[in-house]
Amino acid sequence: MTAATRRSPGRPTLTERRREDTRGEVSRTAARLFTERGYDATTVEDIAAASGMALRTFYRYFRAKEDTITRLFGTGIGDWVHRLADADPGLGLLDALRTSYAEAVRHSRAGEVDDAQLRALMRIVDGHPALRAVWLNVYRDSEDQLRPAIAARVGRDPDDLAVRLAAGTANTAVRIAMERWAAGDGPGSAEEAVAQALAEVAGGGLLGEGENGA
Amino acid sequence: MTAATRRSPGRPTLTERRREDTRGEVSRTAARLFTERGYDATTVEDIAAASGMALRTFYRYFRAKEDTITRLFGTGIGDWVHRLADADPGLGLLDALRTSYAEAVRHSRAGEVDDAQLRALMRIVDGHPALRAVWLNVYRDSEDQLRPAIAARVGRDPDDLAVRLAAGTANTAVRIAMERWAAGDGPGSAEEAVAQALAEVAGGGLLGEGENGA
DNA sequence: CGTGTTTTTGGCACGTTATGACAAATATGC
DNA sequence: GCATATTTGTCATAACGTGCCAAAAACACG
Repeated sequence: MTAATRRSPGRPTLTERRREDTRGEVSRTAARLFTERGYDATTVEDIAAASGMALRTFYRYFRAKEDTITRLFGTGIGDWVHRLADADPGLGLLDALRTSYAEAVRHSRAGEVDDAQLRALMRIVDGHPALRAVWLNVYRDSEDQLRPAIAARVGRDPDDLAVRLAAGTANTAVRIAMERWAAGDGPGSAEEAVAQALAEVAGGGLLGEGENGA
Repeated sequence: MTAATRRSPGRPTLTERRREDTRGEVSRTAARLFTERGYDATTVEDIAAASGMALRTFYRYFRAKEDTITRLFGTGIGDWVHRLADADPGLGLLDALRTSYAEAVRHSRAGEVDDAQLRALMRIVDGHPALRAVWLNVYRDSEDQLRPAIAARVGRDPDDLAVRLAAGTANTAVRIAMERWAAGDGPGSAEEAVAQALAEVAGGGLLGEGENGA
């Protein structure tokens, strides 16, 4: 496949798409095993066997055991950034973040994982350092992905402190909303929880109330 | 030591303090090895040997290899929370956060790690998932520690969404400032970088500018 | 002191994670 | 079909982290 590697530029190869599908399958399998037996009680061999592959092959798809759930936690975030770039330029930054997030979740996460599964998975995160790390890492990555989109929107450099802080704040709000939603028993959807948090941030929050000294 | 265990309540035992000292020593030793040889090239046995203890003993002080640097990253944060609770009640929340952080860093971090070492350590974090996880975890923990202090200050419940978001936002600002400081080559101190970030947040930031739709 | 007790430390074995190297199987080209 | 890449599996291996039990050290008490 030296000369035949020529393909339409920028588009994922067929093998690459199959690879992604496989990753998705293994991810869901791993998540199921984790929620059923617990994280530590599930060995990589278990995941590999349940996925119909050898242990060594598993490690060709995932760097580590905990990486299996990265895509589950991060589903929709990449889409969020993408939609943010295309959002109505007339919107304020926070409104753009809100609407694009709502769109992303509704369209992208649908089909990959449903709310119940995600909640079950998120609930086993606490106490498992490796899983917690994955969760935090997903949102830390999201922060970096948001920066260019925000920068383009406000006409600033992606490295500017203000841009970094805006990305960090919006992103943290989403994370906190998700954590709160996962921990609680409320019937509301994850999307609603995020919308509420972003609205609170839009209102200035507690930090914006103390402009006056006393 | 059944009857002799009686000690002044709430104060750390002598053995507990010695234990903490040992942890500090091992932490600094590990950090030195990590920055010298790299993280992967440093085995736990290396750290144990350099610390004058057996491998098995190391694991009685630290859960995992990467935990050695937790205290280095988190130094001062516990103090931040403590000082926040004692800060002038007349101050606005963000001003209280700023002043208490400045105090904490100046008093608490002095002696444990200097800025140069911290910067060197932080620079090897990227690319090492385990170290990155520690870094993020430290700040995630900080978020939870901040909540009660903030809640007490504003007369709210620590579980309130607004309190969570305030803690998350302030905390994220500190983290971003530290990351930015570590990545750059500027001569400024970490403390200055954090002060700048918190000031930006106090001003509302980019997220506060778009109240109007168009 | 010396002795008995408790805690800390060390050695050992073990299962698991993760990776390099090479062979077998499979897919893809002509 | 056949030749060639690519993927997958097997094996070996190093490091991580923990349970278990014995040696050593710290400690209380007479």
